[in-house]
Amino acid sequence: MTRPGGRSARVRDAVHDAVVELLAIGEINAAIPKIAERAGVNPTSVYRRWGSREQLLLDAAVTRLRATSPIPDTGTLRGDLLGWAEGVERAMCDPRGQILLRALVATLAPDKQPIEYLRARGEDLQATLDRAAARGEDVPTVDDILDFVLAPLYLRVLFRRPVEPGTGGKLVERLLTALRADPAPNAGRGG
Amino acid sequence: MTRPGGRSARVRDAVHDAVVELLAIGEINAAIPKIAERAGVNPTSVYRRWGSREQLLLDAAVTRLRATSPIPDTGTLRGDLLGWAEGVERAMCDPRGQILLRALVATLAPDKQPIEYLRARGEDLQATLDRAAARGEDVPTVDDILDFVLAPLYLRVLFRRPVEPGTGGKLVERLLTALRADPAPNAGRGG
DNA sequence: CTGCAAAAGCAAGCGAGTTTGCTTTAAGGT
DNA sequence: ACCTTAAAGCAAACTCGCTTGCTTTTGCAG
Repeated sequence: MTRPGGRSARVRDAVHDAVVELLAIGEINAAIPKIAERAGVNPTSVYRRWGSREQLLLDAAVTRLRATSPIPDTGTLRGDLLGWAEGVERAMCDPRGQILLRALVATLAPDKQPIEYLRARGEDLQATLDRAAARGEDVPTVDDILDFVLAPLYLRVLFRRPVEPGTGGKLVERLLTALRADPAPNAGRGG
Repeated sequence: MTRPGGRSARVRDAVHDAVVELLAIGEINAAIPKIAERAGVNPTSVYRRWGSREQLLLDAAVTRLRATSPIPDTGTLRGDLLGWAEGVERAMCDPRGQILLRALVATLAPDKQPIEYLRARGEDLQATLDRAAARGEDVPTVDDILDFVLAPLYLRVLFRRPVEPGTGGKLVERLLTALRADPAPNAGRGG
């Protein structure tokens, strides 16, 4: 029987917190005994539950990143995308967000399936697009949004080009401009 | 006195090869003794020269990635960018290229300066743009190229959306289309 | 060809990270 | 309130990566 509540949940949260805190203060290479010590947990518990430092980092990153930057419902596609992009931008300005994204990329095995985080986010975006289309708006594809907005933001973060405030908004405006100029900018590459 | 040739060069290449081979077969976490063994080199030599596994990975990734996808000089901006994008796309289709990029991202410390690889590539792109401008062509900024072409390609690779053949070319065409619609799509964010 | 010194090789020792068998705690159902 | 057992804690042993002092090889210059 699995036992998700109570002490188990406390330990999981404490360890996740410790990972994020250590990453935030630059202790990128902190090993499991150090993480466990900060979490007030026995190292053996961490080894037994996660098995390796990589699995732990991946779990912490996915768990925490999933909780950031929801897509609002403002009544217009522009408003929805601007709100979302602002949230992503804010997360990427935070050192913790940066380091979690980096850890995520580092840990993703090349032969694994697409990361749950991006897949779920893609579904959220699709729902937003469906709402806009139902209102009669011209809508891009999810691929367009990822290409025009998310990819440039991630490139800046991962390769240390600092994200300036307003970047997300400008990228969204550019996407909408391109959409007006060419209603199907990403046609032919699937979605 | 530094001694770049002869045995030193052989050892460096052998170690780089070993790193790439191990990454390619999934041995992401191979430690220095294992890398050295595969390279036929004494572990001490690796420790003395590179100091740490991270430094070694970074060195191998930068060295190998720098050698890929040069920017041609075809006489037109479109031709130059298409040739370059095709090279990048080809490198990103290769599992070794993927894993090197991933290792690079994983190893870059968040407080370090921009990666030499991207900086040098930016200078190459700038030279290409200068040539085109001297011919009287309308040119985007380096930022535009990174946003429109490189970022989407990298996002696909890093998050396991397979890069379909022709993606690089389509991204370049989209950049040029956007450039026609708005001569300064990236204005206000520096270059 | 000879000499100097940079870089590689070798071997022993240290220490941190990891594993393992067992005990203790406490979640969740009866 | 009790019982079962999943999960955490503990301690000891072990593995393995890393460091260090020294020797050997070998570019490269004179």
